[in-house]
Amino acid sequence: MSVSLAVAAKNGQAAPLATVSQIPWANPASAEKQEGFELSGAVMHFAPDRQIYAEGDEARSFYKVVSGVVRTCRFLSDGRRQIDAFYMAGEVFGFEAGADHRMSAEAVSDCTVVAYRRRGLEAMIAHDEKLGRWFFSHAMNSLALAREHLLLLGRGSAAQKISAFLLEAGEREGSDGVVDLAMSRQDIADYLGLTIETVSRTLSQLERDGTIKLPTARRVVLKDRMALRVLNS
Amino acid sequence: MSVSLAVAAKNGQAAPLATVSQIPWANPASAEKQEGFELSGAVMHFAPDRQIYAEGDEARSFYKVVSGVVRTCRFLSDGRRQIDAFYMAGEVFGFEAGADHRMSAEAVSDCTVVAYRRRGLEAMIAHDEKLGRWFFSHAMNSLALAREHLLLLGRGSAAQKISAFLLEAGEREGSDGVVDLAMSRQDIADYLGLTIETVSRTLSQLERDGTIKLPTARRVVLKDRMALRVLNS
DNA sequence: CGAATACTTGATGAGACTCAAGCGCCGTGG
DNA sequence: CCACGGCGCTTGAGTCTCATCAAGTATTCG
Repeated sequence: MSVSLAVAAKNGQAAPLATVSQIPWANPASAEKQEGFELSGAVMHFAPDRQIYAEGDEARSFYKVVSGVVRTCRFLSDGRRQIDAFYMAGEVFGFEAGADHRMSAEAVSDCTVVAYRRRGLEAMIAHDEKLGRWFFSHAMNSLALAREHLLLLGRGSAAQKISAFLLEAGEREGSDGVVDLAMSRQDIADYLGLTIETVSRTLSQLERDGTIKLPTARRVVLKDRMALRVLNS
Repeated sequence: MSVSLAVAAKNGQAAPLATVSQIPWANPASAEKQEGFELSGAVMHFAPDRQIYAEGDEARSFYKVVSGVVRTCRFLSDGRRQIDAFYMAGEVFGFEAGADHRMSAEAVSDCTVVAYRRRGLEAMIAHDEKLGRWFFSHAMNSLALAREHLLLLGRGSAAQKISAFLLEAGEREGSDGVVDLAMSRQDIADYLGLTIETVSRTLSQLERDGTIKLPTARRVVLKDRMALRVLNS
């Protein structure tokens, strides 16, 4: 089952976007028809490190990534930052339970997003079963991801965190083991609860072990996925 | 708005249970009528440390705590454990996105829960707007909690983690600052990503500082909430 | 080409983990 | 009633991992 969110571009033309895949919530075997529904949204562009919305902002819209990578994060009083998640093309972020955004969202790379007005959405969901189900699936999926991240942060050494991160990135990217990281070392560190130095050192160590290769700083080749998996569990 | 889940006890009598409070998903100001709906469930009892379901079990049911405290957790290959969340009376757990439970659930204290069959729920949700909305709110609420926990685990010293934990426990319990912990030091440690020794030492240190008092091991008196808050952020 | 930025590497230290012992509470049984 | 274990918690000593501080190197961009 997939749901496509269409875009009403500024010029008034409707441009179809990539569909958003989802995990079925229940009864996964049910063969739902692949009917789409449409919401109108505004295309927006952001340069790297530009803020899309801030923690505490009224959550008027939610967003879908068209291209590039987005991070959601929170800043602590001591200036440190915890990154909650990275979002790639096709993924939805900024959908909140309450009235306000609980995190900030920022562009990791140059990126394009579509902003969908939240206003009136509740009514639409109430009347469109498919739409409601999609948002429910989205919430449950996000929850599962957050819990995986939780596990990673709570337990595990720097090496375990890094290897889990690389494997996850490897899943999202090609299956050939070449991973091009959109995010900086600082981003990785803030995602994993480490420092840039530890991230850098751990990557270097993995390369020395022959587990990965680092042709450039932002490109990682996973030479031995099994070794990475063994580290974790 | 509140939703009450009724219980069809083994003897066939329908016994009303405490209502489940929720955060409104959107349009919080809307004055919904407080109409309840009912689901039938089976009452179950568990002694401390007894497993309610295991990671990987088929998710036939979800559960609501009637009395006592429940933990959901995952075990790592090295024997360590990460506790995802604690659930108190009235709270719902074990509701999964996929076919299987992704975590184990265990009784922290002696506790009573109601198990609701998940079978057929999807259809019910599709036809009952209020029910669907409630489950959606539940998912969004859980997501928000998981993200808060994430933040805590990723950043922060042992003292920050412990103080955040105590404040959270204080919110859930009475407002008089007396907190009776249902969980062991090991539970706290596994929830915060620490060891029992560090938990114990940190609590002792907080007592020496005059921030808390420990009449018994399981009873904490919050003497200076402000000091606890200052630690965090 | 030079400067800024991002990343790597090294030295040192603090905080948390590990191992180990001791304490206190509580239920059991003499 | 008190001695005895068992268990959970506390405390101590030593170690280790990761954070911090500080250069040094590579890469990008004007």
